[in-house]
Amino acid sequence: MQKETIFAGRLRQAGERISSPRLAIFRMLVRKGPIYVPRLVETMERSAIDSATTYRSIKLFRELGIIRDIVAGGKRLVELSDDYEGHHHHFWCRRCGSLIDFDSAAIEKSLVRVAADLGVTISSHQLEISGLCARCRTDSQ
Amino acid sequence: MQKETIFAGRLRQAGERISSPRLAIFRMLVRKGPIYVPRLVETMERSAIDSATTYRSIKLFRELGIIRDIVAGGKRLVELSDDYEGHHHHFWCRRCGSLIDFDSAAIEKSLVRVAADLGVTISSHQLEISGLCARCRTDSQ
DNA sequence: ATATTTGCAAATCGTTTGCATCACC
DNA sequence: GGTGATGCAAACGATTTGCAAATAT
Repeated sequence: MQKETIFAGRLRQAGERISSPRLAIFRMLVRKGPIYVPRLVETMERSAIDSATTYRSIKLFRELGIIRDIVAGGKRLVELSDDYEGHHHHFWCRRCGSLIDFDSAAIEKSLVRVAADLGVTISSHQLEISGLCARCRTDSQ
Repeated sequence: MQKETIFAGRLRQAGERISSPRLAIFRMLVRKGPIYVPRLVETMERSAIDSATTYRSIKLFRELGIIRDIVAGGKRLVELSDDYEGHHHHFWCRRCGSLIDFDSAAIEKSLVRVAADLGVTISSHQLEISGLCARCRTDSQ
């Protein structure tokens, strides 16, 4: 399993242990995609993993760049980083709540220009678009 | 005062009252720019405005599109919407935490294309770039 | 073997809610 | 004057922390 190999390598590299709760939480992230942390916590509790453990793992994963935060409709969600899912952004449908991944070479290119203009170094970026998805757009009329 | 006029009009239009706590909270948002809600709550408490009132107002302002949420370094902040501040995005410096506003016509243009490709209608979008600002980039070497 | 991580319980922080009182229209 | 907003207090939900016991290396 490729993703778990990357995961294990990243933990080892940071001198962190690959415990079974950590692995279980990682696997859940792989299965669920973007998820609201309290819901993830709740899910892990059903597998007898304590909420404190889940919160501590999430914090660690974030620090190690294994996950990142995204925002959909004002709510903060976590998802696996680009290392696992490839670079992408999200469209969030205000009506049905669905998330659609996308990527745009044009936008990525524009960012390089923005960084130069501001005189900054970009280490990451995130973009969220919201509106109505194709289906909801049709349904609403 | 232009901004307060827009604010008052928006509340009136929605059939909401222009109370003195609401106005005080709005003024604080004008003064402080992007702010972490618990800090705003704390600040308003020093002006004898109850936390429940601040939370209720923030919720109302969000629903009416007076404010919007942004994310900087995993934290959710609120700021006045485009109606008050003009359209822009943020660069967040990982080292010093400063926020820099920017806008890019090229990115805005790319978004139109993305929407067409996905078949969606865009009602809003937000972009956060993070990395090192000009000063921190220099200081770190 | 031993240093880290976990689970539990309790503390803490952030946010919402019910209800009597007060203020805007 | 009447309806809706506020303040207070209490409840609730999300997150962190201390510490003894369990576990990965």
